[in-house]
Amino acid sequence: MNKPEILVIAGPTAAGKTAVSIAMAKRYGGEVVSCDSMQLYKYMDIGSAKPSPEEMDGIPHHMIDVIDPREDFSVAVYQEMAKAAIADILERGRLPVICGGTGLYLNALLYEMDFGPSRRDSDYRRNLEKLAEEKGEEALHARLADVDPASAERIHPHNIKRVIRALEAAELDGRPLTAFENVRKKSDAYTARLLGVTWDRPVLYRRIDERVDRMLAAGLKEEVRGLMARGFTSDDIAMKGIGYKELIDHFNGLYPYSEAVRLIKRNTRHYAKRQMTWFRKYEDMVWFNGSAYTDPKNWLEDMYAWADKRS
RNA sequence: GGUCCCGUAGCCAAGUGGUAAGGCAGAGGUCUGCAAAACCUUUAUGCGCCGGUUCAAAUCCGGCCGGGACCU
Repeated sequence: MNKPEILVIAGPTAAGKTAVSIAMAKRYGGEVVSCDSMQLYKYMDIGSAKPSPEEMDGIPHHMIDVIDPREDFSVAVYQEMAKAAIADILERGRLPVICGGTGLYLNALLYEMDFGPSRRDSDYRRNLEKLAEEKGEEALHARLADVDPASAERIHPHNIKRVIRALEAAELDGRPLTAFENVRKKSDAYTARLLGVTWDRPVLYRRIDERVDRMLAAGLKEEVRGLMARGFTSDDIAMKGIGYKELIDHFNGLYPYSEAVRLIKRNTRHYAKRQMTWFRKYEDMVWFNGSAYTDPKNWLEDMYAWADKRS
């Protein structure tokens, strides 16, 4: 039996994934499933570059505005919800168009990744954080070397977050991360076709600068002020998003507005670079570089031509 | 015209005789539960130019060029 197909639109931030995904959904009778760790959050519209209702143009979107910025979230939850959305779309005979830049979340859809049952363990983590603070990260790392030497080998001692997660997996879940090494089995549920959207680096960086300016003109400051008024602070995970953390720091008097803007642009460039590193690993991804086209229409036409094949 | 100060990587910058710290930016990378997060690697055969002193010069001396301050 043939596995159903899904279409994945990936690429660095500000490359134009949103427009492409909506165009694809329109052409092939699809619905968009966002794969973006920030668009999940309610109230964070401008800074997370959520598509507006006008942009969506009637195309149903999933995995946007699904949680409160203060709710606990993780890849595991994303995987469960997004898979359910995909199954639902397929059941209705439509094409799931996965659109997003969050690599880990995308992996959770593309590969058979078993996260096991969900748990609440904030005390455990807090204790380990305290251990790292009091006895040093080396002590924490040494503890990992005891229970899961292979993971200790792979994870740098400075990377406390990862060390803690590995400890948690080994000590609490009883499933050391090492067990998942080299597990790269593609999803049983569907076949994914990967379309990469990108630009030459200097062009991408210019697009990023321009988009940040557009976000600010569109009222990002007011959006952040509104979130602060709702009681969100830089301690909330969702407020660590680019554009949010910098403006919060600015409003708290840490630096002038111009510096906040500079940092937002720079951090977005860094982010785009990391995304490229991640997506380059997808060997089946077919890239469409916008810099190679003088007319954006031809860019989209080429993507259609590619998508038309065996669709 | 005179006196003084400065000139080290794309940017900031340490280094006053023993063979070029560090930060930022840039580039590359890691990745199964906060991932727009967290973390790692990497970047000057050369210190404005020319000459001199010395076993050894970014460091000392002379000249020149460039920038700045003050004086006339």
